[in-house]
Amino acid sequence: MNESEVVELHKASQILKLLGDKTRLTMMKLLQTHDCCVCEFVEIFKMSQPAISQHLRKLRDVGLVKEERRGQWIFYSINNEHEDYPFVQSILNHLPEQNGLVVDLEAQGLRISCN
Amino acid sequence: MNESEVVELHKASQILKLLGDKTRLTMMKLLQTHDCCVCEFVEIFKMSQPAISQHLRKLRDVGLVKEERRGQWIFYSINNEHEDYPFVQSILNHLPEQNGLVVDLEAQGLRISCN
DNA sequence: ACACTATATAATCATATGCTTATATAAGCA
DNA sequence: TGCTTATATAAGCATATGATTATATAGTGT
Repeated sequence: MNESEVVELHKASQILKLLGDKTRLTMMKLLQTHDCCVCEFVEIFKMSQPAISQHLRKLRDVGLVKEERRGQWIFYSINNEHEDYPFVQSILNHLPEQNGLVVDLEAQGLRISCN
Repeated sequence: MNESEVVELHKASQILKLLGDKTRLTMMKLLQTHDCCVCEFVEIFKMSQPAISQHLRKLRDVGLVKEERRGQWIFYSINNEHEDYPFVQSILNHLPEQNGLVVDLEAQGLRISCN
C-alpha cells in the first residue's frame, strides 16, 4: 500500500466524519465489492427509505459515491475518481467484509439484478 | 504497510467519528511526533482550556491517547498499545505533518519542556 | 393518460456535539 | 498555610445530526 497520498487536514476530517457513522461506513464497505441500489440498502439496514437516501446524499455530496440509473433502479457505486479515493480505500481495507449482508439478501430473493 | 489488522465495524465507526473532528484529528497528528500538554494545545488551537480538555477526554475515553503527569503539567501521548493503533496510524500517515504548529510555539517561547 | 414503483426532498423532532462560563481539584511554591 | 498555575468537571446553550412522516418527482408498464 502506498500511504504517500497526502490528504489536507480539513478534507480528511470531513471524510472521516462521513465515515464515522456506522450506517455510512457499512455502506461504503459494501460498495467496495457490490454496487447497490437504494432499496437493497433499505432491506439490509432495516431503515426507512428516506433515511437511506439521506445517507447516500451525504456520501454523494462529497463525491465518495456516484449514482447511475439502471432500469427502474438507481445504483450507487464507489467513485474511484475521487481525489482522496486511496485514502478512503486504505480505511475500508481495515474493515471486515460485509458480503454476508448481500448474501442474505440473495437468500431472501431480494437482490436486484437488472440486466 | 500491513492492512490486515481488521477492525470491527462498530469500533471503526467510533474511532472515525472521533477523528472526524478537525481539532481532534490535528491533535492526533501532532501527538504522532510530539507529546503535548494541555496548555500547548490551548496555544496552538487558540481555544479555551475546557474545550481542549474535553477533546482530550474523548480521545482518552476510547484509549487513543494516554496522559502522564510531568511536574506541573499533564502530557498527552498516543497510546500505541491500543488494540486498533495500526488502524489509527495508517490514517494519520495520510495527513500532512503539523510540526509547523509546534515550531511556532517554540518561536514564541511557549513550548513546555520540563526535564 | 393512468397507476405503480423507486427515489428524492421537505418539514419536523429528539438527541448529540462542541463551545462557553463558572467552579472544583490538585500540584508547586512562597 | 495560602497563593498561583495547570487541568478537569459541571451546567448551559446554540447548532448539527440522524431519524421519522408526508409529499414530490421521475421512470415503467398497462
